[in-house]
Amino acid sequence: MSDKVNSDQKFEDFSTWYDKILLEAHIADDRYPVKGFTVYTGWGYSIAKRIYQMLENMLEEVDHQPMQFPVVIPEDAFQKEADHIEGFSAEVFWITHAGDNKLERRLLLRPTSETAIYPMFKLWIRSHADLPLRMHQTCNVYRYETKATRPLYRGREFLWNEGHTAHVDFEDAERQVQVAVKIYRKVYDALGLSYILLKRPDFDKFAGAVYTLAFDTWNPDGKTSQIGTVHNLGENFAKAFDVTYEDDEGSHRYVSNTCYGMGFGRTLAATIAHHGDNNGLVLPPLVAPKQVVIVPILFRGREGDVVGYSKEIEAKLKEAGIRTVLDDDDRLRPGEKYYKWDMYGVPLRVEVGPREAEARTVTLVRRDNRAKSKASFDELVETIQGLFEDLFADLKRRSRERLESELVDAHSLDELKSYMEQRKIARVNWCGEPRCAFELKDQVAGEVRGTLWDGSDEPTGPCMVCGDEAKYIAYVSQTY
RNA sequence: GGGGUCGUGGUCCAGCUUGGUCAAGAUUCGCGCUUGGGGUGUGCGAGAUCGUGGGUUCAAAUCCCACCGACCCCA
Repeated sequence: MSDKVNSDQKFEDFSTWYDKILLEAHIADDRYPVKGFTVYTGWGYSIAKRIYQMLENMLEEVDHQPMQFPVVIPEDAFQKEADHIEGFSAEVFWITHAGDNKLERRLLLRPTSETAIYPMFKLWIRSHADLPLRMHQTCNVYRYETKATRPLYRGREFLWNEGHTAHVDFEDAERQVQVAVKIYRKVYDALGLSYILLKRPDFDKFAGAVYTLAFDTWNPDGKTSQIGTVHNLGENFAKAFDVTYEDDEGSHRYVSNTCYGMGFGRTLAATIAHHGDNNGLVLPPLVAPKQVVIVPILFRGREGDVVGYSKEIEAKLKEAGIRTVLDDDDRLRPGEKYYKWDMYGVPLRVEVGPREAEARTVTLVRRDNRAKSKASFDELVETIQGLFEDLFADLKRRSRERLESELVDAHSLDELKSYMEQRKIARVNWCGEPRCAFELKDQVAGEVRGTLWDGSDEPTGPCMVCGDEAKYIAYVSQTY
C-alpha cells in the first residue's frame, strides 16, 4: 500500500496552507474584529469538543470534580503570590469600570485560575479527610499577548482545560503529577500526536511553581509548540492563600498543590498540522465529527438502486456507532464531493455506484493515502474498523517519524546556529546554568526549552556554551 | 521589542508607479438545462461605496498622515 502523502505545501508555505485550511474546513474564522480573538466555527469546534470531552472523561475517571469558576478575579486575590503576579501582570486584562462608574476594587479576567480557586480551597479544606481535592474545568482564559497572535496558536482568549489539586504533602503532589502526565499522554496519543516531554528550565517555569513539565510538539514550519503543561506548586500557593488542613495528629499544615493545563487551540492546531495534507485535513477517526462519508455515484435511470443501497449502508454504519454522513446532494458531482470531504478530513469514504449496488459491495477509500479497497455489505463494519486502525497507526507513525527527523545533535554553537536556521530541534550539552541558556539564546535563533523529563538523556561532552561539565542534554528550538 | 510586506464582492486576485466610465477576471452563491466512478459544460442572475478615519485635489481604490487588522523576518 502506498504511503505517498502529498503534503509538501504545508512544509513549504505553512502560513498560507494553514490559513486556507482554517477557513475552508470551517475550523476557525480569524476575521473577528479584535486582534487575538478567534471564532471557532462548526467543524473545528466539533473536533475541539471531542478532544476536551475525552480529557474531561479521563480526569473524572480519576476523581476530578468538574467545576466552573467565575471568569473574574479580584485584584487582591491575584496579588497574593509574588512570583505569580510578576509572571502574569503584564498581560492581564483589567475590568475598571461598570457602566459610568469606576470600580473601587478592580477585577481582572483570569489568565489562569489559581488565584480564583485557592480562596475557595481555603474554605473547603479543613482536615486531611478533605484531601486530596481534585477539580478541573474547561474554560476560556485571557492573556494580553504582546507577541504576534495566531489563530489557535496564540490568542488573547483561549480555550483550555485546567486541573487543580490539593494534597497532604509534596510526595502526594508528586504522585498527582504522574497521574496528570499519564492522562495528557493518553490524549495526545489518541490524537496521533508525537511530542517531547520536557522539564522546563527554572527561568521558564510557571509563575509560582516549584517546577514545570511541558509537552512540546513539532510544527511544519519548524517551530515547536507547547500543547500542555503540568506543574508541581509545592506549598507556594498554600502559603500565599493560607490553605491549611489539620492532620491526624491535630497539627495544622499547608497543603501541596499541583495544576495542569491543556490548550485546545494548540492541540487542535497540532492535529491539523501533523496530519493534514495538500487536500486539507486528515482526522484521526476518534475525533472526526464524521468518520465515514458515503458518496453515491448516480447515473440517470439507476438512482433508485444506488440511493436505496446507500441508505442501507448508512443505517448499518450508524447502527454500529460509526459517525456517518450520506452525501446524497444531487447538485454536486462525485468528484466535487471527494474534494469537499477531503478538505474536512473525513477518514474514510464509501463509494457506492451501480456496480456496488448490484454486487452488494462497497469501494472504500482512505483519506490519508487514497488507498482503495473493496468490502462486501456483510463485512462492512469490521472492514471499516480495521481501516480506521490502520489509518490511525499510519498517522501516528508519520507524526513520530517527522519528530524524529526534526531532532538533531548539535556539538558547537556554529552547528547549532545552522540547525536553528534549518528550524530543527537540537540537543545540546548544557551545564544547567541560566546564564549559559541566555547566552545561547543571544547567539542563535532558538532557545532552551528544557531537559527530557524521564531523564533518559546523558550528556556527551562539556557544556556547549561555557565548556564546564554538562549536567543535562537541553532541547533547543524556535517556538510559538 | 526592532524591521519589512500587505488590506479591493463570501473566497482568491487585477488595477495603484503615470490620480479622471476600471472597479476586470476566477471562484462562490441563486435559478435552469446539461452532466455524473476525482473539481462537467453552459445560459441568466446576485454580490465590493476598494480595512477605518482624516488630509491633498476640480477629481482618490490610486498620493499623504493616523489608526485597526493580517502575514513574514530579526531580537
